[in-house]
Amino acid sequence: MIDTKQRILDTAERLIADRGYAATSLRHIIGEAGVNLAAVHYHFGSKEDLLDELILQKATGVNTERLALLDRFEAEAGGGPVPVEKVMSAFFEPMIEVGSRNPQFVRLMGRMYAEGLLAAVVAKHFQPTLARFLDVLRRSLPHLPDAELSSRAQFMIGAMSHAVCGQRPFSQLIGEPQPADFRCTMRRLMVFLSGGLKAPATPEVHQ
Amino acid sequence: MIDTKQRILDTAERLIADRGYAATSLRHIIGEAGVNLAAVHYHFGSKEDLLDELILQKATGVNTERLALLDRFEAEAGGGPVPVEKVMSAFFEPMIEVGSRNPQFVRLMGRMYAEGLLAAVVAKHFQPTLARFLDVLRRSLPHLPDAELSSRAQFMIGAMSHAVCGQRPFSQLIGEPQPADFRCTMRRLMVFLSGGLKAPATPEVHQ
DNA sequence: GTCTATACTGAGATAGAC
DNA sequence: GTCTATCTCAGTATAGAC
Repeated sequence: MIDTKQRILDTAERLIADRGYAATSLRHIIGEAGVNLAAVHYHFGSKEDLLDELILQKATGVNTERLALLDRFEAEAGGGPVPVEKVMSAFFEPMIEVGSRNPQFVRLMGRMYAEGLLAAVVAKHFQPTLARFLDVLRRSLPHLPDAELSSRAQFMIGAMSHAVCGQRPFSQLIGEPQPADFRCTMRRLMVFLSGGLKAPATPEVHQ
Repeated sequence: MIDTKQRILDTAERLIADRGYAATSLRHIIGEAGVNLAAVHYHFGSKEDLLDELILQKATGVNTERLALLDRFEAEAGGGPVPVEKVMSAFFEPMIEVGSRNPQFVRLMGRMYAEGLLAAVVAKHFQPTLARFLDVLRRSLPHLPDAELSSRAQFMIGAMSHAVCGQRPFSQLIGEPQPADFRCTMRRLMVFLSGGLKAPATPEVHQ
C-alpha cells in the first residue's frame, strides 16, 4: 500500500461530503479505500479523530487567509476602527475563494454544521480566528455592550452555519426558485450580517 | 402500567433534553421509564418517530400562537405592510413565553438544532408557519428580490437555531461573561434580525 | 389491542498475532 | 504497520403471552 493514511483521508472526505458523517460507516470507508478496519483506529484513534484531522487539513488554509486579510484591513484603517463590511469581507472572502475552486470543501463544511458536529470537533479549529475577529469587531461597533456583541457573534455563526449547509431543510418550504450558487449566497450573507451587527443596541427591559 | 406511551414520551423528553438525541439510547429511555423495549416500537414505530411525536406535541402550541399574533398584527396594519419588528415579535414572543415557563422545551429544541435533526423531523412541523411568515415579510420588505428574501429567511433560521441551542460551542471562545438568559438572548436576536432583514439588497456582481 | 422475551444486523472499538 | 477475530452496544424485527 502506497499511503494507507492518506487513502483513508481522501475516501472519508468524499464519502462524508456526499452522505454525511453519521451515515458514513468506517466499514464503508475502508471498503472503498481498500484498507483494513483496524488501520483506521491505528492511524487516527477513532472515527471522530478521523473527522478532526479532515477538518484540520481543510480549515487551516482558510483561517490563515482570513487572519492575513484582517491584518491588512486593520493596517489600512491606521489605528481607527475597521468598517464592519471590511471585517465581514475578511471572514467570508477566503471561504468563497476556496469554495468556488473546490466545491467539496463547502459540502464537507456544510455537513459538519448540518449534523451539529461543531461543538466536539470543529470549534477548536476556529477558536483563535474567531477571537481575533471579535476583538476587531468590538472596536468597529463601540456602541454595543460586550454581552450584546457576544450574542451577535453567536447569531452570525449560526446564520453562516445554516447558509453553508448544503442540504437546507427549509429550501423548498421557503420556495427558493433554484439552488443559488455559493458565491451569491455568501455575498448576501455578508450584507445581511453587516445590517444586523450595525443595529442599535437592544434596550434593557425589566419585566 | 398507567400509560406506557406517555411515560415513554416524558422520559424521552427529559433524557434527550439533557443528553441529546444521538446520545440517548432507547434502552436508556425504557430503563428509566420502566417499560419494555418493544413497547417503544409498538407505540411509535422507531426512535425517529418517537422524536417526531415529541416535537409535534411541543411545537404545535407555539406555532398556533405565532400565527394568531401575526394575524392580529396584519389586521392592525390595515392592508399595509407589517413592520419587520412586528413580524419578528410575532415569531419570537410565543417562543420566549413558552421557554420562560418551561426551560426544558428550549433545551429540547436546542438539541434538535444542535444535532442537525431539522431536515428529517423538525422542518415539516414548521413548514406552514414559515410559509405564512415569508408571505408577510415579502410585503414588509418590497425592496428585496424574492431570491434574496429566501436567502435572508435561511440566515434568520440559522441564527435562531444557533441561539436557541443550549450547548453553544463558541460560548467560551467568544468570552460570554455569563450564560445570558433566554429572554434576553431572544430580544437581542430580534433586534439583530430586524437590522439584517432591512439591509439594502445585495448588489449584483458579475465577475 | 398491549406488551414481553428474544433474536438479528450493523456500528465503533480493541487485543494480539504476524 | 497491518490484519484477524472478537467485544459491546446500538436500533430493529418478530413470535407469542395476556
